[in-house]
Amino acid sequence: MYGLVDCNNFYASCERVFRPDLEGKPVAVLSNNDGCIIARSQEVKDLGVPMGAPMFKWKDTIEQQGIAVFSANSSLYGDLSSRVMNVLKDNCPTVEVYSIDEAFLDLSLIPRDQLGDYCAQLKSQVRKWTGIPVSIGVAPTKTLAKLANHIAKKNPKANGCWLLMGTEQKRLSSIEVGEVWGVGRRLSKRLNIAGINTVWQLSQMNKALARDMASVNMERTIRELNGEPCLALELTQQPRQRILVSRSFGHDVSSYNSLRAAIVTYATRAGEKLRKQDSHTQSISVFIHTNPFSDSAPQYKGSLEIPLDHPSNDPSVLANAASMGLKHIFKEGYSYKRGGVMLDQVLPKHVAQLCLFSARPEQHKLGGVLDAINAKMGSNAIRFAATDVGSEWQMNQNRRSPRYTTRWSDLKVVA
DNA sequence: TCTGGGGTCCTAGGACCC
DNA sequence: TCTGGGGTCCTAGGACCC
Repeated sequence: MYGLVDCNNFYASCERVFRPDLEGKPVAVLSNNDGCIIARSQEVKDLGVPMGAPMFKWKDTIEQQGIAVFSANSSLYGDLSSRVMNVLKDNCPTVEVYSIDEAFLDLSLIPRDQLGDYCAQLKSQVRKWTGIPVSIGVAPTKTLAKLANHIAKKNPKANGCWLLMGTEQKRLSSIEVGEVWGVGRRLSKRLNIAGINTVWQLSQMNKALARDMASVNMERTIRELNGEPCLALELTQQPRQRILVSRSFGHDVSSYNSLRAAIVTYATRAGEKLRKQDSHTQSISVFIHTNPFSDSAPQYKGSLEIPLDHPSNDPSVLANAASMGLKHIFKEGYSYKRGGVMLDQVLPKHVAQLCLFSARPEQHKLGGVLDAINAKMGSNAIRFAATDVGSEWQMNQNRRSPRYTTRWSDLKVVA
């Protein structure tokens, strides 16, 4: 049996942990630049505010309803996430951390008649030790466990836990097919056209037809809905094959030097991610574009991939390559709104295709030294001078809560 | 008139997830 | 005025190899 533990309205719940006065009140969390609403407490969902809603379109509702709005505080969410995961790992030997707010558990060792108590106890321990409310779904496959979790959240009688076997025709007939893990907006539409509207109908669909219609994934989904496990727990974290760092700018940027400051910052951040997973990259791509939402301003998108002679994770190599790429795609006279870098050919450090025509470069220690200093003195304590140019590109974050758990200066004071 | 039978690698595009 | 930021996997088609 698999369990899926999912934190309820995770970011909104994190904000409440140190602000218990917000319990029972509407809470929303914004994306970078305070642009969109990306997390909503139940009260906000009940008000009809959709996921991803642009903030400026909902200003009136926010004011009228007294919604507490926060800028994204990723250090807080990351820290509370690892606390939740640690409680799960204390209780269960086999845990797959699936995302910042979800984990699959292997519950095959728990006797069937004790599963209910086990989940209820786990749920209350997570709440008590971390302040985060969770829901737990249990089922013979991961796909069903996801669905069970959905029921645990929606059904008031569930008490936050639900067990699902996949044979419950009546219940599965009452859930829309789009709720199934792996069935997104497009597939839902196509399935609806084919007359498949509910989870139960999908579970009864012909597997070969499904494979034809979509891909082998949909066949797996159907098998999983019927209780046949096709997806195992993934217990070791695979290194990323692609690393992307991109941001919308706080304000439009038109000067080359400011743009370069942003791009070099992103390249540096990408390098940190690369070194953290002990990888290097064979190329770095740079892209910039203007604001696609603007009707009046002229539009431009530019991108370029810079191959490296040797795979590298050296910050100066990455920064130089990124600047060089930017120089080629930059065009005077546009207002840029967003830029980023992408490392597309990421390899483990011991795998390297060397260049026939040049010697293998010396391994520099710069990256490691930078990482060590920034770990000790605070991120960005040491950085490239080129990144200190201009400030238009810096992110707007006007409503961020304190980093209660990761900064001495932000510790909550009890008077 | 008739034209084999295997393969691999790469890329773009589409779909999904959080 | 103001619209997020990451990721993965699959398939088809083109190009190449013997």
